[in-house]
Amino acid sequence: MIRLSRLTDYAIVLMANLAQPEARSPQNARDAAAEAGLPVPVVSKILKSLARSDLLVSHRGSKGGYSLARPPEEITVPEMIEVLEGPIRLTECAQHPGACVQESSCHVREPWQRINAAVHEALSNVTLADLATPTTHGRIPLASLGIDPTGIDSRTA
Amino acid sequence: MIRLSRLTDYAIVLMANLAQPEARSPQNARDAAAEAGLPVPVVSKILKSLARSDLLVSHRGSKGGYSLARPPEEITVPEMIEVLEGPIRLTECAQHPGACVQESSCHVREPWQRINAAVHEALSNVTLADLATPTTHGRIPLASLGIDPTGIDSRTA
DNA sequence: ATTTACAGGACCATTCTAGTCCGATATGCT
DNA sequence: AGCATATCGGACTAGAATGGTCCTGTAAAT
Repeated sequence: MIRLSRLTDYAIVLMANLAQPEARSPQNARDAAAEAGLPVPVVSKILKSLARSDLLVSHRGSKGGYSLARPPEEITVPEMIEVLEGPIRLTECAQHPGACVQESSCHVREPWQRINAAVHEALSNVTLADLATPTTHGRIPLASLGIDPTGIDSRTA
Repeated sequence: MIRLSRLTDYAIVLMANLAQPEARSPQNARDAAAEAGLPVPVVSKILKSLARSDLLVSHRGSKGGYSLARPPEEITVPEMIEVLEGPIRLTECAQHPGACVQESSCHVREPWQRINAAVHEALSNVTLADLATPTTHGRIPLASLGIDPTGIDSRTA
């Protein structure tokens, strides 16, 4: 299925929790797991990856934990996805040029490159700050996606 | 990985080959496999799925084979993807409401719904006709994605 | 009647995913 | 100094998904 792995899904939830205004910082793996309702070892593993990719900063020792490396407005969705999934490419050939024998005779290759770029671009316009907006407000400016959420194209506005 | 399964990738290549102007119709599984450089059983399996989903029309018996059910302009990329992958949803909870225990406390759920819609929408604007354009021409109007392929936003034009 | 070709589904090997666990290291507190 | 708390890095495993094969049945053309 064209779907994020569950770990990636978790990662984004964890990041969003850390981005909540009322979250204390740094937050350790146990508290993060409790808040998200996930097993501690899994959360621990994910947070380690996020720290290694410089989206989180880790603090060891007692009273340690993790905190955001940057303000939520500067962390984008594809950045988080790529930590656990690698580059966002829908097709294999787009990632490893030469991997496909009939590259030269393939009619579809070049269009896919553009589609990949477009998807990436669309996701780039959503930041962690958009995701962390409390549900009570719930207004997310996804007009920034370049696509009118209502499905009606009103880009003249 | 956030990536199409290989079968889906094949499916789109096969569809694009069928959409070539010089392709004869109907084309049987063996010829399609030869043209794409893929094993016959795999191609056969994929073509069956595409026919079951009404993207292809099948003709049995000798001189039989598959042909496009509609003109290439009317077949979109997400239609083809969904044949083999199911609905395009990046997150699990978006597909099965209630599957996630902490739905109510999740800050991220509603934004994801919109992101999914946006990705779907972006892909919908690419048709099989765009993919089937011979590489010698290679000009694909992906401005229709709502995103400037050059990366510079020039939507005033 | 015979040949061609799709229809449908069972089946298997391999890979990937999700999740656990361990020893090592760094930090804060008493 | 010594101890408790946390992260760091990686090995490991059960289970699921994926990619691919094969077989029996049925429809159409010659």
